[in-house]
Amino acid sequence: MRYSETHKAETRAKILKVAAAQLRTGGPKKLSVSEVMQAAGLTHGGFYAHFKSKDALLVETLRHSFARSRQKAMQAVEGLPPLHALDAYIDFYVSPIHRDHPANGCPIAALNSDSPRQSKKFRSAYDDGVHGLTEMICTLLQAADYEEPAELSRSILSAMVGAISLSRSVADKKLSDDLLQAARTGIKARLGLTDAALSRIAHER
Amino acid sequence: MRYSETHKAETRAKILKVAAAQLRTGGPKKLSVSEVMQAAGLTHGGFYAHFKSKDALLVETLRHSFARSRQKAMQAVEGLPPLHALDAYIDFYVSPIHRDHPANGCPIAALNSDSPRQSKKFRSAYDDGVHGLTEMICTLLQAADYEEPAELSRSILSAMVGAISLSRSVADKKLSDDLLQAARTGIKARLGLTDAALSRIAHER
DNA sequence: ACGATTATATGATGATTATCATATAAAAGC
DNA sequence: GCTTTTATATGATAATCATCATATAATCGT
Repeated sequence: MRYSETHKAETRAKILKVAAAQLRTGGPKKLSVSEVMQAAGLTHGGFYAHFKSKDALLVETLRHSFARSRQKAMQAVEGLPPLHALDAYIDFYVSPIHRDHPANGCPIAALNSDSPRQSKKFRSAYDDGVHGLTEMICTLLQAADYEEPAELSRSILSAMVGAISLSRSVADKKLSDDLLQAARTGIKARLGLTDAALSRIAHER
Repeated sequence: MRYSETHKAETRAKILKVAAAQLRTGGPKKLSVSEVMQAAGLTHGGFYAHFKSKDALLVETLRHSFARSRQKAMQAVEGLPPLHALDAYIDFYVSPIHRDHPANGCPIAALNSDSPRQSKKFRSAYDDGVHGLTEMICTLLQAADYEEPAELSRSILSAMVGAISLSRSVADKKLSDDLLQAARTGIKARLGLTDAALSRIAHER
C-alpha cells in the first residue's frame, strides 16, 4: 500500500511514543517488539520496516524520552526568577506526581539500574541525557549565584534521582511518601531554599 | 544419592551465593535458573529440589543479600565514635569500590528500578531491607546527636542510593567519578562533616 | 555388602521472543 | 482503471527459558 507521504513517519512516531512508555515502566528487557507494535495498532512483522533492531528502537526511544522530559522541565520553570525557578524545579522533579508516573517521567530515574546492562549505543544516549540534565541544573544554579554550580548540579541531580528511584522502589506507600518528602526537604535545605529565603528575594525587588 | 547431612544445605547456600551476585549484576529478569545452577556446579533440573520457583529464589536471594550487606556495613563503622562512624559509613557506601562492585554491594542501589516490576513477596523483602537500612542510619545519627534523625536518615539514604545508582548508570568514567564525588561531598556538607568538625571532636576528649 | 533413601541429572514441554522471508493490499501516478 | 510501489500482515524459525516427570547414582543405616 502506498500511503500518504507522512503516513510512515506518523506510524514511526506512534511506535516511539508507545515504546517510550513501555521502556520506562517495564525496562528494556521487558519491552517486547510484538507488544509495542500491538499497542501501536500494528502487527509485529512490520516493525523492521521502521527500526533496524530492537536495540535501535531502544536507543531512539531513550533519546526521545530525554527530549520530552527536558521540554516538560523547561515549562515547569519558564519565566520564574532564578531562586524560584530552582525551587519549582525541585518541586517538579521530587514530587509524588513524578514518582507515580514513570511512563512519562525522567528516564534516569526509571532506568538507572538497567543502564549498566545495555548496549554501548544505549548507554551513550543515556550519558548524553545525564549531561543535558546536569547542564540544565547548572544553568539554574548559576542564575541564582551559587558557588561551584557544576559540582553542585551533579550532587543535586544525584539526590533527586535517588529520591524518585528509591521512593518508587518501595511498595509501602507511607514509607515511600516519607522518603520522598525527606529527600525533597533535604535537597532544599542544602540549597538554603527556605520559605523565608524565597519570600525575602521576592520582596527585594 | 544420600549425601552427608549438611550436603543439601551446603548446595543450597552455594546456589544462593551465586544467585546473589547474578541478581545484583544482571537484575531479576536476566537471572536464569540454568545459569545459576551451572555457576553453582550443578545442572538445571535439580533446582526445584531447593526452591519452589524462580521467584522464591529471587526473594531468598534478596534477603540474603541485604543481610550480608548489612554485616559489611556494620564492620565498616565498628568501634568508631559517633561522628566518625557516620563519616566512615558515608565513605564506605559512596565509594568507587562500591560503585564498581555491584555484585556484592547494596541491593537497593543495584535493584531500585527493578523492584517496581517484581512480585509482592520480592517487594516486601525489599521494603524490609530499606527499613533496616534507614534504621541503621538513624541509629548512627542519633548517636551523633542530630535533630530529627529519622527524617534525616531517609534523606541521607536517598542521596546515597542516588549517588551509587547514578554513577553506575553512566558509561563515561570521568562523569561517573565527578557525580560520585560531588554526591559524597554534598551529603557530608549537609551533615556538617567537615575535616575540621571531625578533628575538633577527636580533640575534645 | 546391600537395600532404601534422596540429591542431582537427563530430557521433554510449552511459552515467549527477536528476527526475517514472503505475501497482501492500499493508493499514487499514469 | 491499471500498474507500480511499498507499508503492513502472515507465518516461520531458532533461541532462550521456567518448569517438571522421570531416571540415575551416591551413601547411610543395617
